[in-house]
Amino acid sequence: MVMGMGGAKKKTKGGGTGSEGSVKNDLVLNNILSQISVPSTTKASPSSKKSKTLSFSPRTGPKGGVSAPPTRPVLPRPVTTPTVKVEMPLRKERVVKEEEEEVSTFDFGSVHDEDMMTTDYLVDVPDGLTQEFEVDESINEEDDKENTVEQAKERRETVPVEAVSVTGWETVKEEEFSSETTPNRKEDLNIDTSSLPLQEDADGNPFIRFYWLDAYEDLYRQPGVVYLFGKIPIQGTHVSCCVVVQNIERCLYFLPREKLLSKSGKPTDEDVSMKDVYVEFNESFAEKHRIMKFASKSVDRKYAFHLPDIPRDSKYLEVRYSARHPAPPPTSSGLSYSCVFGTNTTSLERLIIGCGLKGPCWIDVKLPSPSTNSVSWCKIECITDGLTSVGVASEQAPPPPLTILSLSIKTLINMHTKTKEILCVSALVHKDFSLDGAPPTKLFESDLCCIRTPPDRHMPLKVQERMASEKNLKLEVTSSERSLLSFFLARLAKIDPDIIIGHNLASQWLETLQHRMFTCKVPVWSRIGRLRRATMPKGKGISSSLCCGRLVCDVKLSAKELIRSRSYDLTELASSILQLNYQPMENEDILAAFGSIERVCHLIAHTMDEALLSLRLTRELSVLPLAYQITRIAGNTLSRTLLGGRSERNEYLLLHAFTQQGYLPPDKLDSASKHHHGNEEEEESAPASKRGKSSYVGGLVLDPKTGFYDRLILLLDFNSLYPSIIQEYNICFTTIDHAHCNSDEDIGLLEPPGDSVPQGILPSQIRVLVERRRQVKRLMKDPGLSPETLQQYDIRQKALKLTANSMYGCLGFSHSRFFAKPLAAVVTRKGRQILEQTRDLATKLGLDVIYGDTDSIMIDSGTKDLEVAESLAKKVKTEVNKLYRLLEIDVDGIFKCMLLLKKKKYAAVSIHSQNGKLIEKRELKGLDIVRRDWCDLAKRAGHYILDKILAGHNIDELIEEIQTFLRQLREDVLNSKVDLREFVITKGLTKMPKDYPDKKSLPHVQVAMRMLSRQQYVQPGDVIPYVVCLMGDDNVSPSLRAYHPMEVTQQQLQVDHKYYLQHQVHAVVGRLCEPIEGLDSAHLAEWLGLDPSSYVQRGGGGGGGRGDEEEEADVVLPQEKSDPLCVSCPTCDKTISFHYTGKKVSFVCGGRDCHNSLSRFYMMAALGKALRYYISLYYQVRMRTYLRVL
DNA sequence: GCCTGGAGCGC
DNA sequence: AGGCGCTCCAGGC
Repeated sequence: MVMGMGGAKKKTKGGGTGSEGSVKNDLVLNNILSQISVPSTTKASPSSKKSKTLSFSPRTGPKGGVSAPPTRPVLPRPVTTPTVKVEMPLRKERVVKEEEEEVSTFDFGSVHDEDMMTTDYLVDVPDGLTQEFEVDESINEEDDKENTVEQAKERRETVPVEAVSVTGWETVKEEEFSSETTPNRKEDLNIDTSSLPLQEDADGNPFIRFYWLDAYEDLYRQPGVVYLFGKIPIQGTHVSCCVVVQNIERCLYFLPREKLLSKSGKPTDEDVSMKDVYVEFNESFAEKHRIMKFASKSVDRKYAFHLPDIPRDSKYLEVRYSARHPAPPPTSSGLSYSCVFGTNTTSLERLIIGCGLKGPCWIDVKLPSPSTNSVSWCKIECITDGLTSVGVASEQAPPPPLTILSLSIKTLINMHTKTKEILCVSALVHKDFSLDGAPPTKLFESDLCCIRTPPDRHMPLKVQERMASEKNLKLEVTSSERSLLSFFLARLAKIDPDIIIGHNLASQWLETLQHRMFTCKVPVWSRIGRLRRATMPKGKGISSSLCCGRLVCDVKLSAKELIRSRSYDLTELASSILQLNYQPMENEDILAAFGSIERVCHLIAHTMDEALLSLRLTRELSVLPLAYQITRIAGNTLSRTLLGGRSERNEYLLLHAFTQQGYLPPDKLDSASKHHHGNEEEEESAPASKRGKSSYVGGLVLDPKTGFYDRLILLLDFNSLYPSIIQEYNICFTTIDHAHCNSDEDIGLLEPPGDSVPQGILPSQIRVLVERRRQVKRLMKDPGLSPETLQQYDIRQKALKLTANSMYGCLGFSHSRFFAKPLAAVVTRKGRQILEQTRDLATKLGLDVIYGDTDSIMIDSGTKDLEVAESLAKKVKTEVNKLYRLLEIDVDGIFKCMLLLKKKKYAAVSIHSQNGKLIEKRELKGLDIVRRDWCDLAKRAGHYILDKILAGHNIDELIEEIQTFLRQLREDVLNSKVDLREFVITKGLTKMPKDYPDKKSLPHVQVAMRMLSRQQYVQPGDVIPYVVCLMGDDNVSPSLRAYHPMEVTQQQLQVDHKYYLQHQVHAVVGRLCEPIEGLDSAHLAEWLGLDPSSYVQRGGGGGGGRGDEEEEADVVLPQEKSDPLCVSCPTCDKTISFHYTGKKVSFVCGGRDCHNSLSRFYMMAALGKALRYYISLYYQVRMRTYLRVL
């Protein structure tokens, strides 16, 4: 679809070919024009040609009473909307007049900018709307310019042939919109938002029902006030809504002492009554802080957490008073009470827990009153009082459609100030996104883009026309960063997105935006969120508050949580998830772009592409539906779920559960009270928070019987071991007395409760999660399900599983509010016992357990017969499962062959039948070749060799192939036939480079520091690529010779080939080949052209440097008295014995009708097994002798 | 040779 | 802003 941006001809209403394009574009324009429509205060559409031509007065705002019609037709037009006649003549007139398009393109920026300047003084005007109005005015003018006759002509002449890339947003646009009819434009309707859409309950009391999405509170400025943001249905559509819940009281719980203390602090004989507590609070604390009004009552509460000496059940004095007054210190006590709970519970938490809000849902707000002066940018706004006026709606309709906006920003370094300034902003918008429905068929419905002219540069002529004609994009060009930001904010405000999506949004771009809005003194910056604010939030965690009311979805953060990837930059994610090629633009490219129109267009298209990639990734990873499900399960806020962090989700799930059961949850301790908490002895929690050292024992890893196996290996593992253990043994805060458990010995003695103890809250919560998941999985079996529904279910079951599995981790997390090391330690101890039991049982069944890790065991079946192996696995499964009530082991797979190198390092080929066919799948765990810190060259070599080993070929053939391969590899490397990319090593940064104590020895830190000096963003968590190069002295540490691939290219550096052959290829290959006889380190080194003598395995020629080539040299073995090597033939099962003769033996089965030739691997494995047996026998004898001597 | 950081895996 | 267990590489002594 080649379509201009609303040429003059297309504007004529009845005019001939009113194609979709023109309709769409007109809508887009109208969209912009009607931006001025003001929420809540006015219904008028103040944008008008008239006001523009009449006056530039900034005061000519919505309140000026200038009510002019939109200049474009709106389709479709509902009856409810006042019908408006389109006034074209005015416009046309202007169009004709404005001929100097080239100049105007340039001029416009400055004019525009001046416009902005004139509004500067308006920054402090309370009603910030005037500014936007100005911005919008200029947009109007922009429209006009676009519609010159000249441009229209040019559009027809230009044929877009060049595509920026196959992934380009404009391609998607064409694909998805060419066949579409007019997009749904509900939001263009003029909605009357002057009154609240009230409903009445059974008693005739008014309430509003709205869907809450986000919440915000300002702890310091507005204690006791929570802003709820969401959407409300009104006149057939949904608009943004803000409910201000004010006067949320503090709620404290005082635990009365048994005996009153005297004033000197000594216990007396006097019993404490509730009245004593009341009086003490009233006379001391309330008096001191002039709390004139408070309510109190006696309540029953339970306690089961870390504080010692708190009764399980007790009466407390509940005291409520305004949050404007301070709370007592967390650890305070009085003469009549020993402690107080709830001192630092926030109003937001009180609201969420008190009202039982579990994630976004429909809520009813009783007795809402319209706000007198609006505090938010929402279309609808109201105020209500206290927790009692908010409740979850009894009927839960599906979530309303949401507006999502995918954002991409390009910056430029200002050479004078050395700071990054915003150059270009692009966004894609979808207005009908569903959190729990099918993913949208279209990726986006509209787009916007704004670019500014950098200082000392010129915007190429006709760039807007070019973008309009070729990419169907209405590009906004401004001359200053400030006007760009103003334009963007105005558009953002009009679109009013519920969710903003972007890559690196939370971790980088929002901060940049804030900084630039601040520096440029951009008015009404707070429109980036939904709360009207004068002062910008400070400090860290900007993202959560800057945009409050709009959810921030950072694709990078989400990807880190959901998938494992080499790195999480857009390039890598696009490639690994979407199979799309994307290359970032460097600073130099961006500045250089202003040399030609093509390059500017490319720059713009590139920015749009980034926005598209973020959008695609978000959809592909189901980020939003998954976050929604998790939030609904955990009962926290969606914005926090999107920011990542398992602990808080778990915290809210438990807060809901324990509070509902009448428990006082543990108070959140802040940093100040943490030090205060030093009741216990020196150690304890202090080292727990430190990295590195573990604070309790974890899972058991069985010693692997290493080697290559070409028989079937059984893999069995327990389903969700830790959640199951918590249920099986009823492990909970409420069932195990863990508060007095301070030392490791105490923990070691801790035991799960007996059967008589009722199920605790932790196990019951997990049970609920597991049962819900089982239900969902049952639903998924319905063959009639649509793929969309199936995917929704799948997301749901995934969320349930994730939540259940994260429960244990949070128990052991020292900063968690529900931290309970003793409980975590009991869980892992049970896990270790279970694994040992399982191993012992398998051994008793006569099976050979070769490995096991935490919740799994691997068994060498000793056969190649799949049926035999399967029945064996089943047998083990049945026997193990007899031992437990809930706990369940399952056959997770059968391996055709396996190379077991070390603990947590193995490769295997799994087989399973599918539709009657045997499917083979390779599984690699922990090997160097699955790690990101080895270069592709080494990994390629490793893969090749692993392929050959797993193929199970003849050993001689194997050696031959590997030798040839390595020699060739060496040739290629030395002759520079290997691509630079294959030399790139990547390592993650855990902190800022300057914070490393020994930066010199860490190559990636060295590179990162140079990146920083080039103004490139580097943050902890980023993955730094580097190549080791030759630089002068080879002896200097390789870490000092590490360079970013870009540096290598630009500075034409030479790769240190020897380093790669030696420290990368040889290291990787050597470890893989270690168990294979005939593939020792020295040989590999030789084939790689390295000095083999440095790789000779221990024991070699003891005499010294003599050549160690005596592999052929026969070792004299005692021929008589040696046992034969007994091997069972894998084919006929007959036992074959081989006696040592000193001569070569062919390993052929002598069985009747079986002349199976036994593979060398098989013999090696058998020999290894025999050797292990004899060695253990040897030590057993030694041990016995030793004991006898004692 | 032993020990300590750091990375990055497995579960 | 879940846990611990286990290789590996470098450096410093």
